[in-house]
Amino acid sequence: MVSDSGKTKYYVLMEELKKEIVSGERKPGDQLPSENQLSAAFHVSRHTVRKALSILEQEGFIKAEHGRGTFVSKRDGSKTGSGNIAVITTYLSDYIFPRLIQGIDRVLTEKGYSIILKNTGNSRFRESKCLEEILNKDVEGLIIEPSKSEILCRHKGIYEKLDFYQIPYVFIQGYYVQMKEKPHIRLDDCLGGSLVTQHLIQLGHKHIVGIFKADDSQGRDRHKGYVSALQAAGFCYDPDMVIWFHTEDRASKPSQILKIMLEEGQSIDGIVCYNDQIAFEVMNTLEKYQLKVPDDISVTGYDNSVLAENGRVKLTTIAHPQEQLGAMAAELLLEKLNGIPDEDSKVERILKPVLVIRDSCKDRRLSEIETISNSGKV
Amino acid sequence: MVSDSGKTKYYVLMEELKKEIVSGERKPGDQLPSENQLSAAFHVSRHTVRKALSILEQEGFIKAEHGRGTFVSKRDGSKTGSGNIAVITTYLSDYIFPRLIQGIDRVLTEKGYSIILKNTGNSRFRESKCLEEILNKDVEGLIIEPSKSEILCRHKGIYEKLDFYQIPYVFIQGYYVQMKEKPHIRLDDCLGGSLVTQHLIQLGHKHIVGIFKADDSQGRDRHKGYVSALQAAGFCYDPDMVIWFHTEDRASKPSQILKIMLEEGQSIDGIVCYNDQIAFEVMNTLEKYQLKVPDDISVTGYDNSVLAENGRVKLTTIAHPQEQLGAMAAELLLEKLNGIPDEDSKVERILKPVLVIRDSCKDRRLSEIETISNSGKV
DNA sequence: CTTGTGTATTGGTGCGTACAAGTTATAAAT
DNA sequence: ATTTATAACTTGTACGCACCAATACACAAG
Repeated sequence: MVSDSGKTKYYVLMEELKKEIVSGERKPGDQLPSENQLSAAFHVSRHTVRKALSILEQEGFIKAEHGRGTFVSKRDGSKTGSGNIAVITTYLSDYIFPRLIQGIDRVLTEKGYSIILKNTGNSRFRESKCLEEILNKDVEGLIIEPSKSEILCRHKGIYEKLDFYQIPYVFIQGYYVQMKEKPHIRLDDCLGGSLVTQHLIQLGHKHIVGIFKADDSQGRDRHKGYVSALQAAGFCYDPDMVIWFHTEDRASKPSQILKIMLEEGQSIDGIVCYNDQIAFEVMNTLEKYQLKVPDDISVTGYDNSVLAENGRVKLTTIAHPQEQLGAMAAELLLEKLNGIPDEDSKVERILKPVLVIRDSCKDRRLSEIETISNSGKV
Repeated sequence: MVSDSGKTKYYVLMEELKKEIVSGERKPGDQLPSENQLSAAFHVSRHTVRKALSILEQEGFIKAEHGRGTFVSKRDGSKTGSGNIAVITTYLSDYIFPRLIQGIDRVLTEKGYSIILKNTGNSRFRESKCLEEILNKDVEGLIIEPSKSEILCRHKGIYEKLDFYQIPYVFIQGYYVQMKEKPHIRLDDCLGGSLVTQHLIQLGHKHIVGIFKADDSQGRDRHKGYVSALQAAGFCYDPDMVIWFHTEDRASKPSQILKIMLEEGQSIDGIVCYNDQIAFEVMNTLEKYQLKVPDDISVTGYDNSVLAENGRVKLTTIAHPQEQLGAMAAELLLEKLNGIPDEDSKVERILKPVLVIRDSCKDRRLSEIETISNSGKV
């Protein structure tokens, strides 16, 4: 009989019971119906029931006791005390990752935890593999930077398992929209995008191009801020002034589209870039067209990386306090580990970005009074 | 029937088969008798055979394949491996650390290992604490960047403990002189120091200052190279032209001493720096004295960091293949984990540094022929 | 030579039965 | 009131049978 749903009977029963346990319908310590009762209820033989239960027992969801009954396992706060926290990032780049780890490490090391490092290469397949590995190890908590956070999260099952085992996890940078209610810490990218755009507007820029990443929540949010700043200033939002790129074409697409815009004679006096890396690529492209930054075109970055401070043109950018962000994530995780419920949490979840003004934007308000030239700090 | 030996039938059968596998009677890959054959041979029902086999399969001793048969697993059932490798670094800086981790991660993740990250803040007290923690965890191997490798290693006892527990470890970057014979992977810093100095000499520099770190083996080795290059060119080594600094005063001392030298009117036309960071600090100091790089004074770095490539003055420096260094360390550790003795090792232990010529050194051989100006690549 | 086809063999699923061996509540005996 | 025996549960072991699904192999057809 394979009628039920293409699966075997014991598998269907096993999944049903697992669902009831994970959902909380059956709480830890609860007694399951006896094998004979399940056998009658599901119209299967006792042997089939036993097969289903054996799988659940093997996976640790239930515990059968001879003569007494079968019970839902309780993952009580016995504190396995491995002292290991897994940190899953997208890339181990030298761009922002080190400072993030620094912050996490500073907080966790102090409390005697160790960090297990994993990276996904922004591939969700590898993320799911990482998570499975984590489940097999003795890990007390997770900090996860989601892969391509804008794309649907298909391996929700693994996060359910984390919930069941009461392994707390905290998202950083982005988050999956389906898991909005889960704890996450991020920069207010909407405000950040707004800040740089506002800055350019206040300096008298009229034609501001935006370059954003399409496949993560940061890109979307920075774009939102860009749009709202334009509209708040009375400008009309023009989608043709925005360049979207993806992880895969990040090295080529922004420059390509920008070249086309320049060659078409599009009038541009400012460019808001997704991050500092893009900003430097943009500046290299502009250089080829004999356009000087900031004299001909202003450029803003995002992240305040080492490049921004030390590059040929010192970049006006958004300070992205990665170290603090990592520390906050670690503190939030510590709260979870100590069983502090979300409502009593004292850890801030959203970081306010700060505008760092350097030399890559020029004041174009020639007609106005000079003395207010550098007071554009919001 | 509990006559056999007090145990259940399936348990007896399971133990018998397990014994045959562990003893080597049944080798990995061997096919077991079919369930029906076992059923007949042991005079038990097929159900009982299946129960016995299921336990062995769960424990990883055998693997059943639908339609083909049941086979002895290739990996023996011991499976001690936690799959954790600890990486202990000095700092989690965004300077060279990320690429190092990348290399280590690339090699180890492929083999199914996870990285536990620790940092010592270049403090030997914290290093010893780290090592003790590691001993309490389930770690299969270590990669260690020693703290202040030039100073006597007082906690040798901990390394002896590692030896006792047969936990292999590999040093990177530096090494403790008392443990020279232990496996370590590093850049040939002596050659590196020689290369930059040679480069400056070939470009006609006569008064070359050296700035080195005193408390690690890299600093000492780079200084050695600096001295040997000078002497090979017939210059006399002048200790007063060398600035030594320590971890604690790295931010201030090099600039301070340099200022004194400048104000005393010391004639300087080139500066060999311990690394890129120092080089940039030096350039900032020179700027205050209206000295231009490279026109007035040439400066070389070390490490080829992102700064070197993107800074205001593109830095002539030594390419420090951190990613490769990390990968090599990981491969050496894998050799140890697989029990390959040092004599059979195929992993290279010393990386050859490469000079990267950019814009921070000027050819001062005014009297010589111009056409050979940029052929100074050793 | 390749390709398909049938058959035997293998493990996988599912049902039925029976009894063994623990646990617990209850009733009877002390 | 305490102890003890018993009945009524529970899970665990063991056997039997029937059929399904994947694989391997021999053999015939193209």
